[in-house]
Amino acid sequence: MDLSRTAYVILGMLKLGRRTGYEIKSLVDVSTRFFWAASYGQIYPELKRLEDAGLIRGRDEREGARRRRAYELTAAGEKALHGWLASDEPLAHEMRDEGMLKFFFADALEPDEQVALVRRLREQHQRVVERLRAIEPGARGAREAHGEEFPLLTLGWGIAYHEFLARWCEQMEERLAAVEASKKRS
Amino acid sequence: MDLSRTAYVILGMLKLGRRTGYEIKSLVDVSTRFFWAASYGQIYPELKRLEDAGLIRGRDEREGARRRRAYELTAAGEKALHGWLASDEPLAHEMRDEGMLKFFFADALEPDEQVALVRRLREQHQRVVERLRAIEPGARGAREAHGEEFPLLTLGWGIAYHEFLARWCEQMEERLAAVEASKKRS
DNA sequence: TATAGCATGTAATTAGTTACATGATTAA
DNA sequence: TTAATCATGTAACTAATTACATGCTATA
Repeated sequence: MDLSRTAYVILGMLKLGRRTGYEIKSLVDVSTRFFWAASYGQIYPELKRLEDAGLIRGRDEREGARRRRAYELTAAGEKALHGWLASDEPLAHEMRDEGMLKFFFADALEPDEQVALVRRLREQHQRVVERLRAIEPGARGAREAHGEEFPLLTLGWGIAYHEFLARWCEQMEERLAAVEASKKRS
Repeated sequence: MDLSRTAYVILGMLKLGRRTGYEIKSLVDVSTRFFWAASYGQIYPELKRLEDAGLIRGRDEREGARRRRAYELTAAGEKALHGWLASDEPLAHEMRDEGMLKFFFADALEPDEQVALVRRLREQHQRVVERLRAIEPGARGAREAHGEEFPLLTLGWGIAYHEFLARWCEQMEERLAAVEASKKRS
């Protein structure tokens, strides 16, 4: 059976102990979101499909009058998750980076506009670094509480990743500023 | 008027002197593909829309019996391209990285499977580096011929980017291998 | 008492890929 | 002569986002 990647996100989040669609979405938004996003429009229909396929089991839990449907992995779901994690199919890696797209075409810009573009790109990456650092204490706490190592390692990767890109921008800014200055002199 | 990013890819490629849908697709596949892909299914309909909107101008050129439609930017198209390049709207940055998604959930894997996952991720990034290095001479030649600096700078970015990710994987491999070894000892 | 958060869900839309159909030209 | 390349295009499909609708509960 072939599942969508988003199905595996759900399976994985249930393995980490999240139960409702809402909780899954909340956790996605502070974790996998940065390399695999998911919206309610995917999560709720997918939960239904996974239950029909017998990979998860849902139960209505009523807290007073508020309905909520809590899910857990079945043995089959656990197996499907592990099968995907361990499979050696090529790993999808796509990105859509508008900043680099503009940079590619930046010969059509004036020198000062080129510098401004790279500066904005750098600032964006720096803002992501800040957001990720803000998540860090919570992630560290979750590790202490449940013993999972990899979510925190992944967060470290995210911080290093955006710091690397910000640093690249910084160097490019200096380089372009030097070119701009030498052109003005001549 | 709001255009799709893919529309700007086309405008930008025409600015670089590409003329037919086929040529645009060929260039995309060795350049922006790594941070902004585009398929025939997008390119040909978009060429039609851009022509209807007056941003590009197409002319049928017959080489013998082979039909081909060559496009060039109009003044309005040039302006639209520059407007997008210089605008300070937030820059879209999305990615879908299955390797890191698996890594995030890798607590569910055995130590040897964890190492294998990161090794495969590293190998994939290294293969991309090789492919990009293979493109380099052509890109260097294009710069000499037409004077564009930024496509080559972007290629440098791509190489540095995948090298960084490969290096991160390498370090993680060592770390995980050390953990695995210490667990076996105990 | 009002706002933020918890909770579920769908309809409409947008973006993009894949696969296919067609046919000419060039180089091995 | 055959395979690769040049060239155009569309139909079907898949993935995913956005916006909306609904209603409960806890907190300031």
